[in-house]
Amino acid sequence: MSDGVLTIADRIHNKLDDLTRAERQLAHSILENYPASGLGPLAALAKGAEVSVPTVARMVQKLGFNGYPEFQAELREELKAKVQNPIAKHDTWAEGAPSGHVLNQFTDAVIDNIRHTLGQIAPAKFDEACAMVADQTKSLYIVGGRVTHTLAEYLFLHTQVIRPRVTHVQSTSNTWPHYLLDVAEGDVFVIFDVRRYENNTLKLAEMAHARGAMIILFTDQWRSPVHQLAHISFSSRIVVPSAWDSAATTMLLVETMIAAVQNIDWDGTKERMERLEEMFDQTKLFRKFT
Amino acid sequence: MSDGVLTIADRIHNKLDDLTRAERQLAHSILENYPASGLGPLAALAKGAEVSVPTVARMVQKLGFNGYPEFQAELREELKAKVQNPIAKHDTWAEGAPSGHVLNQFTDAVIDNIRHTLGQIAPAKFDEACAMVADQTKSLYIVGGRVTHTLAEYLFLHTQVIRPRVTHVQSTSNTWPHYLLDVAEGDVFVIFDVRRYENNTLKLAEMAHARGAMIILFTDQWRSPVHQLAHISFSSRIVVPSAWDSAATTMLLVETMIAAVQNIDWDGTKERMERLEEMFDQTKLFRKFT
DNA sequence: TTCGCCTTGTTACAAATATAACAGAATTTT
DNA sequence: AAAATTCTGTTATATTTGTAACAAGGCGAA
Repeated sequence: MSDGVLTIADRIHNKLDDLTRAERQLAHSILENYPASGLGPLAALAKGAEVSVPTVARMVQKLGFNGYPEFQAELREELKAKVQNPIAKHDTWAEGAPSGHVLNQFTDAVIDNIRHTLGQIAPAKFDEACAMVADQTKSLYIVGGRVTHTLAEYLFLHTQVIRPRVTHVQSTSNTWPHYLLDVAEGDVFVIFDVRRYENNTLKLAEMAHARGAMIILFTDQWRSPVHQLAHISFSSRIVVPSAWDSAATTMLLVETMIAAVQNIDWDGTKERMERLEEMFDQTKLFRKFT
Repeated sequence: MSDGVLTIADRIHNKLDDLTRAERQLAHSILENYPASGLGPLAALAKGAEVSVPTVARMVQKLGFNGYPEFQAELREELKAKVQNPIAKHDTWAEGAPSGHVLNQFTDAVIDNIRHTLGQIAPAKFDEACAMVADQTKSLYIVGGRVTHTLAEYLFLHTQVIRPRVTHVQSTSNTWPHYLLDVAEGDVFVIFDVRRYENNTLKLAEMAHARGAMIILFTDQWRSPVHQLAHISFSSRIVVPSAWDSAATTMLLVETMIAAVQNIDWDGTKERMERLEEMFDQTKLFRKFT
């Protein structure tokens, strides 16, 4: 909506009385399935409305555009703005912060990333991945790289509570080959690999793959080379106004996965959590109150 | 939608592996603001994706269309169908997921958390905290707990690139008192403490405070007891439909802080990053391309 | 009924847009 | 390390698409 807040549909409505018979016919045709019809070629629009080509051209000028292409361009802008989620719209997040403040810029970017990422995930694949992670008949290996090991660690920390036979492998350490000794056919690897993709991680993935392990990959929009070996891949958008990439979206996916996995065998999870609590009580690690 | 049930976005996704570098770049650009960008002229799309005009033409053919106009026509059909079908409304994040799916529930909760959290942060305080973290005349200590050490680690990893004199202290380890030996008046502590608040972390904070250090605290909405000692506190909302709390919002804050801090002395940051790159090159840790 | 104006459509032209052919660059294979 | 293949971009051509000019048709007023 380049000028003002009026959509083109609004403008057509306002002008409706000033239009001639053929033009009105056209106007209704445009509004009929808005905005799709207006985005096609002029001739098609004319034909659809059963008016002549110049009628379209003239009406577009009456609406204040310099030509049909300009009209289309604004329609596209409108569409773009519309598709972008209402939440991402310029609510300023931190009240009182100038909208150019890092807090706002960054948050906008992350919300945007989340939206794009979630839009590309097939729920069925996600469920399948969760089932694999929950499968206690197989061993589970979690692999992170230089930066992503924090995410891997986070997933490890929680899956460890949920189920036995979980191992955290750091591909940056050169001790990782030891961990692969016990890998059996059908074991599950959750691998994190985002830019800059690490050679170690790829090698590890190849070995795991060669031994018949199943790979679930968390990567970015450009996709780590590991994805060719992976059974299931999830790619997050990670671009933010910073010299580094954002891990927030991937973190969200990981947390969601944890939530889903804990529910698959909730009784078992609950029982394990209670036992863990008991042990915590004995170590007096946590405060009892507040 | 016109043939079969596959949207063009789906088709692009399926083909993604068969595409070349430039084509993949283009594909992402199309999905970026879909479908608006695909409805403009071919040249504009090419320019937006920073590829050449024929690359677009070729990819469109790979997707199985007889030409760009045909591709556009189908996009419009899709749009038409989508607008007519109220169920296709954009309130569901992961399209095709029943709205009760974990992916949607969890994401909704996190977005909500972000809104609440950001709404309560005073930008001035945030800037002040960033300045403290950036101040290279003081030593910086980063402290995490059992779960939050992943966040602490993440912050550490990046601040370490930005500036010297950064230390990561794990309060869960019993070696932490050693780290406090060198603490001087005015040194800065960034402490993470969320439910369940840890005794170790509180003790550590007390000692740091006694030595005249400044404390920046990342906690949750109920606030860790450390906040009474803290110079600046940030409380995140962390409730999600899961047995555990969410770290995603706090992660967002941490990343924003990293972005802000790197800008305070950008020249210095850049220089350090370049040196790091050189060292990476020598270790061949990362893949050179893609 | 006839004149004049407004509206609409047909035709012709100009501009833009998409496709095809080619050549250089990059990547992979031998 | 060289050759072959694949990929990518530049240039040129053909087609489509939009616009302008013009002519025919319709409608109201005298």
